[in-house]
Amino acid sequence: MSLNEANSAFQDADFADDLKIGDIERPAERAYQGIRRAILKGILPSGAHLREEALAQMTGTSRTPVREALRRVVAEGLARADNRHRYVSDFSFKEVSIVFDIRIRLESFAARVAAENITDSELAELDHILAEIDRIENVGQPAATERFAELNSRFHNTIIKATRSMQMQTLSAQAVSLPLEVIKQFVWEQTVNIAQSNDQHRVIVTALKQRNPDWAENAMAGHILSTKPHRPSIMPRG
Amino acid sequence: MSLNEANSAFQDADFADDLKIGDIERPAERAYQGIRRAILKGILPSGAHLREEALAQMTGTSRTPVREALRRVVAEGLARADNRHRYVSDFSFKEVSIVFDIRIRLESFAARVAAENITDSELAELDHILAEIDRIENVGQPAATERFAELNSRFHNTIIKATRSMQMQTLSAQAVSLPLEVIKQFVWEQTVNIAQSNDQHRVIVTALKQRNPDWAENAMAGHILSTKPHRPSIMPRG
DNA sequence: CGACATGACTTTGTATACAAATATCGTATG
DNA sequence: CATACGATATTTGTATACAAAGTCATGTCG
Repeated sequence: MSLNEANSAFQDADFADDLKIGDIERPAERAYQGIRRAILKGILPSGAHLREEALAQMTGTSRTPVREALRRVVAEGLARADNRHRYVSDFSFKEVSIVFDIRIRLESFAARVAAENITDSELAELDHILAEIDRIENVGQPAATERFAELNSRFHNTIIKATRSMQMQTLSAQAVSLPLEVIKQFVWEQTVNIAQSNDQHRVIVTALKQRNPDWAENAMAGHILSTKPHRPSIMPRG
Repeated sequence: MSLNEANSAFQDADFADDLKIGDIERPAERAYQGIRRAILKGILPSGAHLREEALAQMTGTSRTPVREALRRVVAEGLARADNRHRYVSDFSFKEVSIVFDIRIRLESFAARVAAENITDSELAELDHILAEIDRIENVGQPAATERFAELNSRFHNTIIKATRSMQMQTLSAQAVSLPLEVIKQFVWEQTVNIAQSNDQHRVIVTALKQRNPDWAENAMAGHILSTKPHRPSIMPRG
């Protein structure tokens, strides 16, 4: 494999700046963010061998937090582990597509369970998020996309938490984190439609308010389905 | 919280013997198996604070492999993480039940994808596993249950691998590991029916051989559904 | 010329010392 | 008597030294 170029590529550059991790002080978080961003930015390309010492240097920490970060990154699906080593996952269209299909099943089930367990204060929180998303201006600008990504995450997480199941939260976090990151990076610039997305959010919240599990499940499935990339061409790294 | 008793409970006992980890030499694996078994055996009860130093002593390793093991245990859902600390998850009927519902959706989708991607050699492997399960004798004895658990895991993992998706494998591993462990511990003694289970396995394999995604999906869903505990009474812990 | 043994080098695994954060408990004070 | 404070102990976080395992290239022997 031609992985050596990939590794030598970050030996002499100022990555703390490029990866915007300069102000993160906790080494574990710093290492995690640094590795994650390096993968998503393509600095660490698919298949690249994740060497602990090199990553420690890259992120300005030691191997201990790097090892911890690597476990997170592997658990998220951004990298894969093999005997002793770890390698950057490939984000082929097929892989991203399948994770979306999993997410559709997982999160629509979460919406179903949430419909039976959500509290009034959580419903209020969802209303608040809807309003915040409506307030986003300069649609299309990076800042707006970033803001939407944050609120969108909160929306989905609030529903998942409303299932009152730790296991659901654990599993969903992993199924959701990868597509959200990959999408934010590759897909949204071209396809995200904030207004349409929030219309769907509103439908989901209405279903939840009526404590209607079937409707909530269906609405969530439709929502995620609409965000699933359906053309390989939009995956630059596929 | 009354967690102190739980922790003092393993300070003076010979756990290497009780947990059958005496012959595992790699510390990381030793720590992982020791912690996992201690949780499943109830030595570390739900809510117990997992202290690194105490676990290191318990498993006869140092904190480094323990920390690594704890990450695995948390990822599997056997424990939950909070700021800095980790605690044993609770295996309430509700939690176990929901993980089964997730598994139904995840693995039936895996069967669907597998039907379109499985190789002849994997189908042969599945046939081999079916035959091995048929050969199990002394049904009801612990050794037979243990053997079935192993072959059953291989069966399900072979299908998941046949999806040709790393992400599917990563996510499924986490959704499947917890129920399989908990079930082996609490449910199977009372409800497992090896012959019935293998009949269902055979149907799934037939569907896969015919490359029939709908059938494979449905058969897998039915199979897992049939193993899902439906009475709270069979959950001793909760 | 090829297969294989050998040894240097690379990479990960483990233990441990120390630092930082947090919890605990006793004491003083309003 | 309740509470706030502070010293002390506990627990986790980080860095690093060393061990073990694996890789790769080189050279020797068949």
